[in-house]
Amino acid sequence: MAFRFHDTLTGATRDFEPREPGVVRMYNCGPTVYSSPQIGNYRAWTFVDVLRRSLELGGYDVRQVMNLTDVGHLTLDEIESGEDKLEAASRIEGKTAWEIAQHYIDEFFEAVARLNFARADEYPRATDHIAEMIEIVEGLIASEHAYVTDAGNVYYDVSSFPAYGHLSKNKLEDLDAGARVGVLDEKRHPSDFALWKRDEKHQMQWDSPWGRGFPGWHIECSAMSRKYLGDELDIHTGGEDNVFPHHECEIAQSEGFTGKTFVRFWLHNRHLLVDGRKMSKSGGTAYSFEDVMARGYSARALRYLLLQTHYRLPMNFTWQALDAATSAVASLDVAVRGMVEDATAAGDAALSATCDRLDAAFLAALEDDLNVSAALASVHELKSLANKHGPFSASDAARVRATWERFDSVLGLDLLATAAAEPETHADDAEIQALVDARTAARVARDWGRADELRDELAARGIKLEDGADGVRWSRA
RNA sequence: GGCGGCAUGGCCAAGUGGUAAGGCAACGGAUUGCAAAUCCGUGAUCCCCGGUUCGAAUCCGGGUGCCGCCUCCA
Repeated sequence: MAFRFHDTLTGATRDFEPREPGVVRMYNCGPTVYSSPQIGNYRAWTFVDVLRRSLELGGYDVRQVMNLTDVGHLTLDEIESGEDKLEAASRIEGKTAWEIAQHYIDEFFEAVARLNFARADEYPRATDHIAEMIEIVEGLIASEHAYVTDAGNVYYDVSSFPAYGHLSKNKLEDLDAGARVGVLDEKRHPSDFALWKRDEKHQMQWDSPWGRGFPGWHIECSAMSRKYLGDELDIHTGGEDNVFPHHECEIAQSEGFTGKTFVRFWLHNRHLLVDGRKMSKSGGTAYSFEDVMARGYSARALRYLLLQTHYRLPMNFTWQALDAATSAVASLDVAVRGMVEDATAAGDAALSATCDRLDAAFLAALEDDLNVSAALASVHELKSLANKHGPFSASDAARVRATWERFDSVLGLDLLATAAAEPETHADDAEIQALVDARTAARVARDWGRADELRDELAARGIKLEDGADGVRWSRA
């Protein structure tokens, strides 16, 4: 297998080789659980899911960890105000910070299931790993990468880590020049970032060598990735906004602590735009997963839409595009469901070679820095082939299904299962069936007026009819 | 102000030197009692200007527009 990925740190697209042959250790930035993620976040996680599934299709054993950040991000403003996002949500919603976190974690996993994301091996919560964070902070202090202030706060000394800024291509001088003024004289450099904040009034607080308080934002990822994947990761992902400061700080922490190269490949996805503009809460375009579902779209259509654009390109979300994705998924369902297998059918000599070619093209596209858009061309070519083909011999049908399975192992659209699934039952099924039968009777009697009237009536109830050679099939819109 | 990215037909979107994948929509045809689904067919010279080259959407220079990061954000 020959994957190539674009690495943010080196700025180059390089041949991918994990440290241990055949095994990929991957850490993904997950949700911060103080509010509902918007669909842009789901773009990031769809990318992660497709990446993980592609690596598995390519034969790798993937060890995947996605963090759940359930402590508030400790940022400059929050040091000043003493209130982080979780605390703010707690105040506004009238629940404890712990309740807020749990609520949004539950919501996240609901979406994970509906979007058919393969489950990571671990979803560690920051609040369960305070001891591991303290261990690293102590180590950083011992090695003089960090210092404790008179107030009992601990900061990372960025001047102690020459590579600080390499990931984001920032120069320390430029960062310092743009730094905000007026606060935090206790920091030695404006760019020093907090590892531990002493605060006995904070809802979430723990004992530490520096007094009761809570950890900084970046340290949990250094601690949890190390605990579950070791000191050296093959892949670390996140949205482009995480490049700085989050991942920049992680490198400083992890490498400052272990002295080893933290990550071999940094993969960052570009943001999702809405109608060509940045998503905005005030503009009403920061749609959540639930918002999209509430408009009647399927999670499968959203998944298809999110995965069809290359992850390193800005993607433009429009409702029209989601309509197109809905149609595209439906057409795949028709093709899979419509395959007819006939034991007496003659074998198609060319079929196997065609499937081999599509299989190879699909994987080759994914290997090329996860070019899903190009891979989809193979998927639709198989769709077209299946639609055009007459009855398949048993072995040909098996060959085509195997290709659908390979494709779907990455697409995650449950194509075969959806095609094979029995329709959901509803209370009025018998009633609908009676109307359908009545229409069939009218058609047999060549009473087209009555037949169309019944079809209109069914359509009004959301029923779509398809008159096929083997009878009428109906489905709910 | 510093750093970086993008601009391909109505919409979404591949394609980094050899004469533009794919999806959705639209239109014409086949099929259908009429539809639906499916099949066949139809459409772009790639933001603008200049340059390099036998040849550029692809390289270089200059514009225009949009997006991102510069301590909230996937």
